[in-house]
Amino acid sequence: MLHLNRKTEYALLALEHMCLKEKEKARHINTREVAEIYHIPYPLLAKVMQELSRRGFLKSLYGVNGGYVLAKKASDITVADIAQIFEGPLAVAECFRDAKITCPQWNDCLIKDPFYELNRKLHELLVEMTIENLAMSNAS
Amino acid sequence: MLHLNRKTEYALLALEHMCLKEKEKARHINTREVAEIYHIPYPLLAKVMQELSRRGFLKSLYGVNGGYVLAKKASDITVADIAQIFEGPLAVAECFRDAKITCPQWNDCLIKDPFYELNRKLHELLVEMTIENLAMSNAS
DNA sequence: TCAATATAAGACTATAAAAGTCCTATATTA
DNA sequence: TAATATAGGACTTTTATAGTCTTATATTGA
Repeated sequence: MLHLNRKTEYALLALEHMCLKEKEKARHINTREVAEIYHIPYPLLAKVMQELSRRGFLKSLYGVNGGYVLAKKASDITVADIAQIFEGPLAVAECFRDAKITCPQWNDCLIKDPFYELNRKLHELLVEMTIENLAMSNAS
Repeated sequence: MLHLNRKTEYALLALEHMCLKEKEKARHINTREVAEIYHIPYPLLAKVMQELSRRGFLKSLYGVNGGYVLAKKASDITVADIAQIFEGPLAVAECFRDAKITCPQWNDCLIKDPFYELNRKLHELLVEMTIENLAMSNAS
């Protein structure tokens, strides 16, 4: 229950990888490299990288020795941001997904208030998790 | 992202309803009543109620004036329990779903430790949410 | 006793989301 | 100018969710 999807996981792995490698040597990281290290299907990861680029989290470079670099500071990229891209807004219950009320239970719903609270707390947790923070658990 | 499924929501609504009604008048609550009040498809809710009964959260009574009553104290039924029934174990990332390691990223995974932490915190939140606690926000 | 009512259980279908592929185009570099 | 890498769209496959249908069983009350 409550699992993030693979695109989000792949995106986080890629961003994390770039964050760590960026410190070693300033260079572009290409999709193939990330796909091979983490055993991610190349065409799928390519899509993910493109999306991250389109959304302004990565800067891309075409051609030989091309690839991507982080377009933002690692401390400014949160898990909440990335998950939002690949799976929409955080919504523990259906009713929190859209602004307008579509839930047929809404009026008589007995659980919406505590679940709204849960949603809020969970969001806080996801915002605290930045690419920089994640990197700390992998500092060698 | 991170949403509970409808069976879980329906189950929680039903349990919550029974918790509140039980206090008013000691009687069995039938599936039709719950389905109508909360606009839940009857055959689907029936399945959910049967599952809750099978798992020992409800006690059932056949026939005219039959229905269900809570088989446990409302304070002993948590959202974690119910969600677990209808959508399996809490697993923010795929790798926490099974005991044995099947994730192809496992060895090189840069994010598993912080996500394990997130999983743990989230589980705590769900365990704190009991049917009794949920009822408090609806006390009239 | 028997009709009405409510749960029990399994198989089944439909829909939607997730995961993954394929093809073509474009920019860059050595 | 060939090789390389990103860009983008359409497409297929797979899996999970949501919902339905049918038949059986237990209980009650007239």
